[in-house]
Amino acid sequence: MRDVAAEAGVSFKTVSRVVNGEGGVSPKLVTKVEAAVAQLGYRPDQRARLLRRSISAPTTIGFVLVDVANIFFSNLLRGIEEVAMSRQCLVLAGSTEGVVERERQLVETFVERRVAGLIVVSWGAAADTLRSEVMRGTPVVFVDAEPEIPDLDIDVVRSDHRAGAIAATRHLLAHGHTDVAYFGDDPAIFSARLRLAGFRWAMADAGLSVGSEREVTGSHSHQEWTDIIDRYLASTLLPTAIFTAQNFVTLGAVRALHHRGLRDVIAHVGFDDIDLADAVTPGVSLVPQDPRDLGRRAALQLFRRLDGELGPAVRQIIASEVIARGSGEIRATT
Amino acid sequence: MRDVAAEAGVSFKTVSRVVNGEGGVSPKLVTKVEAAVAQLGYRPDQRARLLRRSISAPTTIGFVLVDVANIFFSNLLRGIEEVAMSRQCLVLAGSTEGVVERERQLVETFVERRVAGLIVVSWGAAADTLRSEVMRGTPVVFVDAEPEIPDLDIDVVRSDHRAGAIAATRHLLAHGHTDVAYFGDDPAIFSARLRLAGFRWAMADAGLSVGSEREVTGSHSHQEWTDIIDRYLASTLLPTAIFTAQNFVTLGAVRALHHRGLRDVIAHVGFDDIDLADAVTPGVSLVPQDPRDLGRRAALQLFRRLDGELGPAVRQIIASEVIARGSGEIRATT
DNA sequence: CTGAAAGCGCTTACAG
DNA sequence: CTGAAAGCGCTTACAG
Repeated sequence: MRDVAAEAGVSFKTVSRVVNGEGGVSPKLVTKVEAAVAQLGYRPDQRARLLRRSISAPTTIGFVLVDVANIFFSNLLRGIEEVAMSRQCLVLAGSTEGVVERERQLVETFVERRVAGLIVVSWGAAADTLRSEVMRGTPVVFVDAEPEIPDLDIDVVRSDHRAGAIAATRHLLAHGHTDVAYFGDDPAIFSARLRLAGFRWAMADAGLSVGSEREVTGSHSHQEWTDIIDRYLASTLLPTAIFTAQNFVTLGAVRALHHRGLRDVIAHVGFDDIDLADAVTPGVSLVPQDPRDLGRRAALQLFRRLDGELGPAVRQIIASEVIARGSGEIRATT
Repeated sequence: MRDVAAEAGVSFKTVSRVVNGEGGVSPKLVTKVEAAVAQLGYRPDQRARLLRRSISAPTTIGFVLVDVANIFFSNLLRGIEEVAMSRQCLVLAGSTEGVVERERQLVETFVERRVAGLIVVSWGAAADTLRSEVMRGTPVVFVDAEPEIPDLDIDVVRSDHRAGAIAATRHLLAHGHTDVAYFGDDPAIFSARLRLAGFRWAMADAGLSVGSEREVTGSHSHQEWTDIIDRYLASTLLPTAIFTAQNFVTLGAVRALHHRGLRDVIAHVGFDDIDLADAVTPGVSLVPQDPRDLGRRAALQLFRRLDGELGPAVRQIIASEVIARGSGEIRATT
């Protein structure tokens, strides 16, 4: 800015005025300054600018997610970005990779950058930091997961994991199955816990008991899930139906069922959408989520708070139903 | 910081020392300050900190991409993030959605935030801004695309789009096909242009001519591609093989081939990996890319420059071969 | 071991 | 219409 002022032969205050289009500057000087700006390739330093500015429109929001490479989270990010962009706001995103400690680190890093607001797929690991930030007035929205944090009431946007799992399980029961196996993420994960709970509830509600060998959980890539389910299907006493509670698990199951030649034998319903669900044979029946929409909703809620909306925390729990495509409608063979 | 100093009853310089772990502070004061920090939930403002700091480790890099919701770009981002994280660096990412003008906007916004470096999937739209930034010493790496910008020599990391397309086309030719249709992204896109060029070259090299009705291009979602290819397959004079030059196009083609009952009739090779490529029947033969690896390479190259490495621009052009899974090995029926 | 001064690049009041 | 001063929240020299 100093250089530009020197180049244009004016005080740097005048440069500031031109750059900000404040007016009250003679056209002659404006031209001069603009020429200098262009020549030196000058771009104002937003950090310094925001440092001094008292009230400023939000310029950056932070998004803590688990893994951008997972299509669920990348669509969540896309939805958030879409809303943020329309408000001239950037999104700082960071993956925790499921490492609980990284959630706290990322939240702290974002806070130190003075993001205007935070959207977090939280395990509750950043509870203390989030609490002090919320006290200070930084809005926070939880998305996908809804950790219980004492003394902290936070807006949340998520799918109704439990109801979705119940719908999926009942869909299988309705087709005559009584021996259903569950494959899902580590129950330490909020959404996975609720989906497992939904599965158990629906089975119990139908008067069916579920052996522990019918619940396989853990956090794995879809390649790993392919192997795990493939081995499971090689064992004796096969279930007549399976419920896979997450997109990676569903991908693994489709591969394994195809590999074992059981795709027309064992019924299968998944949670989360996958590409080509309608192109494989049979089509994969599943309970879809719309992550992009969830992201949009979370961001809109965040901006509402940034715009000054007060009031108690808002919970948006989005329900979803089974889309029947074939795999979930295979009847039990008795 | 002022409040913390008051709370602890020391000068704010002492607080600064404690927060930065500079040492040379009596244990008694350290304890006091730490208590005050904890009580007030104080977090240093990185923006102010970086403003004053003369030499500082890179803290943020910017990544301009086309669409995070596309699995190719989200994996690119993941690879970049992985490397950035290991250097305590955050990634600001923004989607252009294919709008050329947004590339310039995003680059400028990032520059104004004083990102340490930039990784760009560029159309060349931000040429002027990039040039002045590079002059100023901000390292830039192009990934996936390699626009020609006069007077600007920039590091690039990308797949060998042309060679991959040639390999895919020849794979089909080797199975007896002479009538191959091409479906791909808008040739205004760098990678799409090179893939189309590769297809044409391979056909011409084999002495085959390609009618204009055998080249279908445009930027569409995979739902749209499904419809486009589905309609194409309903017309007369079907090709005996198709080459789909991008992941969305490949997804659309698989759906359309299945829908039309032509999946065992028309040979198909794609560019880019897709989920379930090995689970559909027949498996989808394709030329994979490893976007996460491309992202890692781009970020490593950027950090090398940030670490002070000089020298001419480095071009990493990654080759790839056809993975045969069935769809590409269907022989031409004469 | 601790503090008062100057400055990072800008903006927000105040004068002229 | 233009500029000299003070300050945003911090750090980097310099004193005591």
